[in-house]
Amino acid sequence: MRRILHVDMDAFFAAVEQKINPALIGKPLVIGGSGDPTKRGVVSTASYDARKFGIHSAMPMRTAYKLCPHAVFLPVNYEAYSRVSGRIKGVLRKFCPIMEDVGIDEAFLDISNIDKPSEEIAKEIKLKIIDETGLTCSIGIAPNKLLAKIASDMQKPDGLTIIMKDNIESRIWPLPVRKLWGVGPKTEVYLKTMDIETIGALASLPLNKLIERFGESYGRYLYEASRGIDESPLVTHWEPKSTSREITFEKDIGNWQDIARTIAGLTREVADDMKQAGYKGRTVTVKVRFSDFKTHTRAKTLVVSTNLVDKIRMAAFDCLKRFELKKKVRLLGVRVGGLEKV
DNA sequence: TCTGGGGTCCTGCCGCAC
DNA sequence: TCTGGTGCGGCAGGACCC
Repeated sequence: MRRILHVDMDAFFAAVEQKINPALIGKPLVIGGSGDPTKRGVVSTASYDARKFGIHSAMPMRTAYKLCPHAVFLPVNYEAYSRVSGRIKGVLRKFCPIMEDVGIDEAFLDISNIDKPSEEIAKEIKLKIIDETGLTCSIGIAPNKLLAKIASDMQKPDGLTIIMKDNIESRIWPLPVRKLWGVGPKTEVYLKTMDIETIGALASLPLNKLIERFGESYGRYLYEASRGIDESPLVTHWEPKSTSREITFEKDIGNWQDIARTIAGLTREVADDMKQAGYKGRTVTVKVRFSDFKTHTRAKTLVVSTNLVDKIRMAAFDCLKRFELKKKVRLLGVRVGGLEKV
């Protein structure tokens, strides 16, 4: 039986900011966008004191401001969080080399071959992370990644939850479907129209019905996930498939010169990122979000991979020309996909 | 009225080659 | 020569993740 451990840092961005500036401890703290709650942007992380006001991640900063005007609002400081993240990952890797990175503040460890009880391992990891960074995390341990991730979320902050195969019916099935990895807001609403609100209710549906409603791939995934089945291995090494840059304007723009200048700037940034990381790519995609929030893309695949800014810019402008720019533009983005190592 | 930025994966559709 | 099935790459959109 595998033993998979999921580590999830508690309100990570907010916790790092509070470590840097202890005067913020105990205050409602909201990290997101430019840090100005009167401007466009969404909440990346809210401290637990801010969550009491109903503030949560992905909420518009302006809404967060209305809910709690006296909260402290800060911009996202990725460099600072990355540094702390690197130290945490160092601690984890030393503990167990079979590690899968999941973003800046999460990781899976395969502790199957560590000859110690799960609880003891988790407690040691927690102590080492506090020792190294002063920050707390929540840990879930289960026979697979899917259940370990659900478990780490069950008691936050500073939690430790162990789920066994025998506990699935009693502890997983009562949870709302939204707790399942891969079930987002759209699927949640759709399942509700089928009278399915819990993971257990989802597990009561036959496979053929799920495939009929959600397609072969996702239908089968839901069938297995609702039963706690997940054989997916830890991904310990991975190569990026695409790289992109995008910007949302403070005020929607309609001027072609501004649009062209922005696309040229984004193209340069993407090309610089690719050169720095040592990649070339083939498919250039331009993304345009209009003032009504409708988002469209146009793509062009080159004959030969490149990371030359001139080639990428030419392709980007070919894509841009294929848009009808009648409405004002809210967001522009440039992506290069089909990446390969130089 | 509001809805970031950086990604992945899936689906449906189209044209093309065999 | 015509027609249809099939597989595949490219493209556009959408859902989801952190």
